[in-house]
Amino acid sequence: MNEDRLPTHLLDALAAHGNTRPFRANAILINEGDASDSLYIVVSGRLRVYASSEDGRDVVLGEHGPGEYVGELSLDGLARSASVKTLVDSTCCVVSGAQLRGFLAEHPDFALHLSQKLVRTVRRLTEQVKSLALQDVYGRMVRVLMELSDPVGDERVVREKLTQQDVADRVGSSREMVNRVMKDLTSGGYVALRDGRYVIRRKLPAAR
Amino acid sequence: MNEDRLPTHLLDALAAHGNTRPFRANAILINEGDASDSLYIVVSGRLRVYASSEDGRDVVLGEHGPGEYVGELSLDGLARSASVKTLVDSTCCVVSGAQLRGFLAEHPDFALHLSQKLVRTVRRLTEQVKSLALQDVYGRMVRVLMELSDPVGDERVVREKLTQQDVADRVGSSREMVNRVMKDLTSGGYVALRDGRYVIRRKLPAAR
DNA sequence: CCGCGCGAGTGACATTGGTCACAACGGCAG
DNA sequence: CTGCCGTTGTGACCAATGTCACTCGCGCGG
Repeated sequence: MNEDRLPTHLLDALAAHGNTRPFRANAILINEGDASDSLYIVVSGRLRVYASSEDGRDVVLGEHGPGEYVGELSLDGLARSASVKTLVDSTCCVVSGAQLRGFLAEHPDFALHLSQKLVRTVRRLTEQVKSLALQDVYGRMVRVLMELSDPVGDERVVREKLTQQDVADRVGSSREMVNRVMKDLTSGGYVALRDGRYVIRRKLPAAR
Repeated sequence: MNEDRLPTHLLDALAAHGNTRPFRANAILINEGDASDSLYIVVSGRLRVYASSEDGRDVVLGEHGPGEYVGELSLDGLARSASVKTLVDSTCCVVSGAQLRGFLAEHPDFALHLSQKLVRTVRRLTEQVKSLALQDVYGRMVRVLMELSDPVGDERVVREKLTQQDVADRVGSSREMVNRVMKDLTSGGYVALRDGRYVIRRKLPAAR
C-alpha cells in the first residue's frame, strides 16, 4: 500500500551495505545545506523532512516510516536541499554515498524503485506548490487533511496525531490561523477530534 | 551548461521512436488531470509547465527549451500533474508512453539521465515550496530574479523577457504586487530594465 | 496533590497582499 | 496617422493572515 516502502529483498540487501544504529527523538540526521551524502533507511520510528527559514519557521515536506528511506537526492553530489530529523526514538540504517552508488550499479531494480519514488515526490511537491500558490489557508488545510487521512467507513481518519502547529507547518501558515479554520470545521460538523486524531465526518466544502 | 538537455546521441535515438511535428504558439500539449502519456522533446521553441486553479490563476512550474523534454512523469501511469503549453511556435518530437518504455529498457544511460533530471526537479520544487511557505512576495521575487538570471560582468541579466504577469505567476502573487516591488527595486538602483530584460545591478537586499 | 509546560482557544490589532479602476505608454496593423 | 491592445504605473480600499498577549485545560513528574 505504501509504495515508497522498499521491498524486503532490496531492503535487506541494501541494509547489508550500511550500518544500522539507533537515534533519539528529535535527532537531526540531515541538515539543509550540508554536503553529506548518506542515505537513511528507516528501520523503526519516524522521520520528518522539512526546510527552515532563517527566523526559525519550518515547512514540512514529508514524513517517512519503516521501510522508507530519505537522502537519495545526494546522488547528484549537491548540498542537502532539506533537513531531516527523527520525530520519535528511531533506528535507521545509514548507507554512505559511495556504498549507495555501488549498490545502485548492481541492482537495477533498486534504480527503478528509486526513480519511481522520485516521480511520486515530484508529484507531491507539485501539488504542494500548486496549493501554496493558488489556494488560501482554508483550501490548503482541506488538502492536507485529505492527504493525511484514510477512508474508514464513510468517514476519513487522519493517520497521525497532529498538533495545530504541525498542521501550520504543513500548510505554511500560523498556528492561530489553523486554530480558527479548525474551529470552523468542527463547529460546522465537518471534522471532529476522536482520541487525539482528527476525523473527517463529511465532505469538506471546497471553500469557506 | 543546461543539464536537463538530452545529449545528442540520446536525443537522436529517442526522436527516432517518436514523430516530430510543429505546434503553434500557445498550443496546449498536456492538460493537468488528463490520462495521456506522451513525452515531448523540444526541438525548437519553448514550453511552459504550469498548474491552474479553477478560477483561472496559474503558477509556473518550469520552462523548457530545445533539447529538453517534458511529460516524463506519466511513466507511473497516473494522471498528468501539470499542464504544458508552447510559448512560441515550436516543434516537438512526441514519443508515446509505450515507445518511451521500450526505449528506456534498451538505454540504461537514458534511465540515468532521467533520474538525474528527476532529482533536479525535486530540488527545484523543494526550493519553490520553501519560498512560497516561508517568504513574502519580496523575498520570492528576489529568489526568482536570481534563479532566472546569469552573471554578466558584475551584474546579472535575466535570461528571458518577462512581463510582470509572468513574474507574478512564478511567485504566486498578483501583477500589481509585482509592480510595486519592482518599483522599489528599480528606484533603489538594484534592478534596471535594459532593452526588455531585467538587469540586477547590485546584490538584492534579503528583505525590504 | 501541586506545579509546570505544552497545546489549544481567542480577541485586538497590525500588515500584507489582493482587487478594482483607471491613466499612460508603446508598438503594430490597417 | 489612427486605433487597438497588451503592458505598466498607481491609488484607494478591503479581505486574509500574521502577531501579540493572554487564558484555559490537561497530563505528567515529583
